[in-house]
Amino acid sequence: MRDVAAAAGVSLKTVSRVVNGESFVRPDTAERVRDAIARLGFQRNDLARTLRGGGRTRSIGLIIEDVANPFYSQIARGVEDVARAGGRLVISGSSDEDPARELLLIRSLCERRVDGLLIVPSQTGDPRRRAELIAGTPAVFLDRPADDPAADTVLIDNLGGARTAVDHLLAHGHRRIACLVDLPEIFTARQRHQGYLEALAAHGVQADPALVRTGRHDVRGAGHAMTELLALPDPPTAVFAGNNLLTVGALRAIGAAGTRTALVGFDDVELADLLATPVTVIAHEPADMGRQAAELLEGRIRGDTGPPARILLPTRLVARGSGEIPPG
Amino acid sequence: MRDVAAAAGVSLKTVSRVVNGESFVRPDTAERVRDAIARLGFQRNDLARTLRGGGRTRSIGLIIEDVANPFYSQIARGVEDVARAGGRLVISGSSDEDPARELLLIRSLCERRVDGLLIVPSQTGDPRRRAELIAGTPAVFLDRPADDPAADTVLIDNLGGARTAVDHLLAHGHRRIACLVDLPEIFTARQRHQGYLEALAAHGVQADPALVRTGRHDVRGAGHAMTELLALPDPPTAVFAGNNLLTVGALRAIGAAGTRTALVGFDDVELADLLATPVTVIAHEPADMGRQAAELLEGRIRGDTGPPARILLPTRLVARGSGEIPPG
DNA sequence: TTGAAAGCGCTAACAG
DNA sequence: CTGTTAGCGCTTTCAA
Repeated sequence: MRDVAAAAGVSLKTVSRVVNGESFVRPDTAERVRDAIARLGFQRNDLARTLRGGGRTRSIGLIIEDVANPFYSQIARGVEDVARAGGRLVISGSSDEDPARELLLIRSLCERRVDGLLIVPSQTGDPRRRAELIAGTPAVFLDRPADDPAADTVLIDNLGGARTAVDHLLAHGHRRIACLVDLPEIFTARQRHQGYLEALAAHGVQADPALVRTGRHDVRGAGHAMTELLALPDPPTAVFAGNNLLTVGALRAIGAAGTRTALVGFDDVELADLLATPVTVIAHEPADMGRQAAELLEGRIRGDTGPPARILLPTRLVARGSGEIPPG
Repeated sequence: MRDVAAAAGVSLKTVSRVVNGESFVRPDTAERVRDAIARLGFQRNDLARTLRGGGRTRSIGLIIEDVANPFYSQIARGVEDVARAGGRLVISGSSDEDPARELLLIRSLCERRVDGLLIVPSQTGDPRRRAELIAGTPAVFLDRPADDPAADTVLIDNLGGARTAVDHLLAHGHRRIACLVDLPEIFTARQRHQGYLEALAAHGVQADPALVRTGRHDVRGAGHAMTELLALPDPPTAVFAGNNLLTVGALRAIGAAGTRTALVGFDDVELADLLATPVTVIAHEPADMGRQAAELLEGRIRGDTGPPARILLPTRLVARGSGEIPPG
């Protein structure tokens, strides 16, 4: 910028005025400055700008489990849309459910002075350490609650969704219903597991612990678990799969075993409608979760000082076939 | 930092030393400083640090078409893995194939002084404007070439993949093979279309223009096109779908029409193996493309000054069923 | 309408 | 081992 000023024969401040489109610059002066800018290929340094302005970096941080998981990438898209409208960029990072990695990301993002943080909190770490790092930066939690009751949070109705799924299977006559869920540390997994148990209890069906497989975190793990379940002496006639990855794993195992096992999955999955037996799911809108969280954050960044928001997003059962298969 | 220095009764520079883990600080002094840091909740300001150091922001920009499209989100994951290893964060943005949006993103990212740029270039804008903005920032192009022959580029073997797909259908006896491709401005779409034509020509099959539908950019558009094709007086017995979204659209239309139309799709899609008729695809590794591009960029950032790299990633045909359906 | 000076928060270079 | 000084590139404040 100094060079531009020299080239245009004006002061630093005048260049600054032109670059920022402030008024009170004579058109011909402005023209000369713009020429110099073009000639020198000058680009304003946003770091210096933000530093001096004491202002915003016009960026937000997004910490999710895995950018490549469609559930999270849809969230990311919703977040981006809102951030864009607010003139902000999104710096996203995958925590891979590793608390150390999460803390590292939070620290990096805060040190970069992002205007705010959107976090799907990993749940195996120490919540206080996280809270300490975040201190001062507006933050909204998605998909899972933070420990902090004062934090804005956007969740899905996990309990209700899971109950609906299992109710549906019970209504179709199933009594031996398996349950595949993620790591027990993860809030959504616990909620969905609980929803499963509650639905059974509400129908007076005795839960069989042998039919529950927790701690399945990927497609392969879910596949193995499902294969084992199907090999039981008294196998389940139906299964509730606790998320998109587990649904895929369960479907593969059922396909390989060649059984007519009913299935309802939590999260919608691409092509679910085109499978040999189209997949019944508990659907919801991840992009909407991202949008709502980002909007909440936007408000906080702008200085909103209302009470903590806690949004619960609805789910809906989409019956496509796999959930309507009758028992054996 | 000033406050920390005051609280600890030391100079600014000493605090800086402790924060940055430099040596030559007496343990008890360091301890006092660390106490003050913890008490005051101090966090180093990375903007100031980078500004003064004249150094890197330890971030890279990633511009793709849509974060939520699995093809791109897998790329993003590959990029992130390499960036992480290099201690960098990824700022990603969706251009939505809009050149204005792309330029805006490039400008924002350069003004923020990202260390480098990874770009899937939209192809409807002016390449010179893009080049001007990028000037000075290392950049690598993915999936599509930039106009610039001096630019590092990582591409998939679109031509070869498309030819393989159509060869496969021809080998199974098809002669009326439809072709669904994206907007003709897009490099990959043109290449895949050309591969289709070349395969037909190589087998001495006369191409029927009525069977080619270009300019399909989403699932719905592909669905409509496919429905029209199937309604022709002399419909195709097979179709080559030019990308993941078009494959999904075509599958939906074929499913709705209830025909036994053969299909080979470019890009692999989740659950393709579990469809009523499992989907034969031209598969490749998007994450690997992201990784390779990020590694190239990492090299440039570190000062690599070799000749421009141009990497062509292989594809492979995964025969699962839909590509092996014989003609009607 | 323009410019000079001060300073954002930090680190590099050089003293002590 | 610790402190002082200068300055990264910009904007803010005040003066001309």
